[in-house]
Amino acid sequence: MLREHGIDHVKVEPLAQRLGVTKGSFYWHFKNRQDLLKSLPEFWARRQTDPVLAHVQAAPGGPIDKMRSILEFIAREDPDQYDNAMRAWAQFDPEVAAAVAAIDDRRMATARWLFEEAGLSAPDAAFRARLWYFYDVGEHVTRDTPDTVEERLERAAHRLKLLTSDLVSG
Amino acid sequence: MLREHGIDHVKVEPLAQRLGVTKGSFYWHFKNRQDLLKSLPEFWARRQTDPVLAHVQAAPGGPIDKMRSILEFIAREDPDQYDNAMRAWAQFDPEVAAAVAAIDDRRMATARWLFEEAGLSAPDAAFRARLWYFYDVGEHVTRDTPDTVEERLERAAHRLKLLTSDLVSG
DNA sequence: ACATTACCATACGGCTGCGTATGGATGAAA
DNA sequence: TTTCATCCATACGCAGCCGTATGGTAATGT
Repeated sequence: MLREHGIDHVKVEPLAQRLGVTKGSFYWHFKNRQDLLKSLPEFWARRQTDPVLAHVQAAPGGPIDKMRSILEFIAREDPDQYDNAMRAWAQFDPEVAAAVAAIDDRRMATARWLFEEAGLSAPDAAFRARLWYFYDVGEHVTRDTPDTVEERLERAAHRLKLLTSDLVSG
Repeated sequence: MLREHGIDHVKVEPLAQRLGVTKGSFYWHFKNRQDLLKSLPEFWARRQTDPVLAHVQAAPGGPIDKMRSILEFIAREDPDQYDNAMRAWAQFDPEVAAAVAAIDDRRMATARWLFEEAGLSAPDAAFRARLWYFYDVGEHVTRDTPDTVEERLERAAHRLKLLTSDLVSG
């Protein structure tokens, strides 16, 4: 419901109907609607960003290799499912905005770290990380992601080259 | 209402109350709620992107100068007001998504044109334009825009340098 | 066999919002 | 002055959704 129609359509009666139960059941598992909504951001974080950040830590090689690895990892994944819905929600709920901002920070900190490892100064790395990460966000939010894995990989290669060609290992 | 709470809170009765009138008045000016919603995308386009694209056409100098001009124009503006709400809406409404995509296309086509003018091949310019434009989108949607004009101008300069340093006029 | 726990259905009251029907009120035109 | 168009208020029926109260069923422990 969140992904397909937005947070305002996460309602208990339609939800119960979609699950083939009644809302009497819902109120057994959750205190109320708000209680359900509060559980969503954490669910999202564990499912959507923890795996990626774990992957980059485990990737072999130098920072550029790690970048390539993370890009290919993302390119092979199915296009985003939750990020857009969470961002849409975050626009109108400060608490959710904070949760999303925390995720953005974690992701961008990783990118920052990689660019510093690649030899950039702290401020330069910070900006380059923004450029790096915002490309992801932009592609998702404008739904400009190519449909085939091949095209996504090609774009990833292009992106890596453009963002690292002036660095030592690039 | 759209900006502050999202499209699902654009309801006729709360809206009428906020305006100090009754809904009897609303149904004089609009056929129904859907009729109001349909008018919003066009309102947004005229107000939010037409001025920027007109500005870049009128800017003097070469493509790099035009880029600098547009960045400074945006930096001096107040941070975005409608884009985020429209994108949040577009996530869940195909018609709105099409309208937003059309705006994205117009903006990105302008960027593409500038990079081609600066000497890039069509595919290179297309990618560079994405990198350019998605930075905007990312900054908006993550609410990472600095509060002061000075900081925004500084970031703009940094961004221009990074995205054009390998071009002839850069 | 009985009681307890876990899980779900039914039924209710209340609120909010949509759309329509109808009735003013005001100003311009004839 | 009468008529008509414009703009807004009032009042109604209807539907969707929330949260609670209450009852039912199946499994489990004693």
